Amino acid sequence: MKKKPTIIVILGQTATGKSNLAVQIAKKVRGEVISADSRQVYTGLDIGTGKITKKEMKGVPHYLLDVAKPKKRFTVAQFKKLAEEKIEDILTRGKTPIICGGTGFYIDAITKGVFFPEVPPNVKLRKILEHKTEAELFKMLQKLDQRRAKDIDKKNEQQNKVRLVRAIEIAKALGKVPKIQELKPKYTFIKIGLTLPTEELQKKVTKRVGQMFKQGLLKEITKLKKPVHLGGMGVSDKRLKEFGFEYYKPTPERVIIETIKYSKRQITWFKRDKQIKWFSSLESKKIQEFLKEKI
RNA sequence: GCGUCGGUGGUAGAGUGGUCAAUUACAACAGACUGUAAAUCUGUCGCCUCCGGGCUACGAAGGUUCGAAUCCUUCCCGACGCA
Repeated sequence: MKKKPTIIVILGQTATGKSNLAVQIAKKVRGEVISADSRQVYTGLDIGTGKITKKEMKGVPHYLLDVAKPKKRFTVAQFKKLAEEKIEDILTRGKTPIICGGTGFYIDAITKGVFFPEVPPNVKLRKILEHKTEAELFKMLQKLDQRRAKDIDKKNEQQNKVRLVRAIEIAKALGKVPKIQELKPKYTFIKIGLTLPTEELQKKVTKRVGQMFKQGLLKEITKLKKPVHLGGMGVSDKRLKEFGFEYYKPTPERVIIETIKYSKRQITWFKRDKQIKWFSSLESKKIQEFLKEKI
């Protein structure tokens, strides 16, 4: 049997220097970087998302940045598809794919067996379901698929309608919502997790947030909000809120606090992945050594 | 120095005789996540617990009362006003 191709994954808390490390490693192993960040996929979200700049890429190709317009919703499923295409493309050119990002859901989507049923949105059905209440939708789903219905968090009202509708949509098309299954991966993933002690993180975040404002975060937001015919991107306030705290009425103090909180949520997510080998981002030598014996 | 107002849990800030271990918010801690995921949501949050309850608590010390974070006295601290 042929050896499975190796893919390096760099994940972890925000502001720990993932992008830097990715570029460094890419240089060593002839790699190319695929970003796994749910916001950096959008054009126009640069400063607030800490998107890597051309200069910082140091000639290493980066993919899945700026692949969507902020007004349109980009989904995990799209991400997965694009990322997998890119992985194949990189591999056929004899290079090493390096997945780098902090969005756990996105990373799991390519790294684990999370697969998204090929059920396209059913516009007609959605039109009908749109007018139903949450309770009605819940009942419908219960009839169609007990198991999935049980898993839906009844208290998460804001999200539930969307989830219920999607689940019903899938169940109607396939009979049931397929269970998540750990697919045998086509690749070997080497997962490197970066963390920092809270104090260190706090320092780095504070510095970074300061830079963000200096670099013109507020201007970036203004431009996003400005109507298209005036040269902006026409993003609504509501949509802006979805892009996170940097984009909704940010103040330095608040952005710092929220960033720290977010980084903790990231840890909660990544914790369950036992394949991740964790490093403090201060010990880059150890990481290099670790990689050397793996590749 | 005199006068006024105030001192409540990690913070802000409710509560002004029993229903108060004390509303709420924030922070903290833990967790969820099947096409929005930096989003959204859940639980815990004085100490101990055999989860029945027990103990210590609202600046300090006394007092009134069957009962006090809440009333009284003195003291300490803070803000403001007058000197």
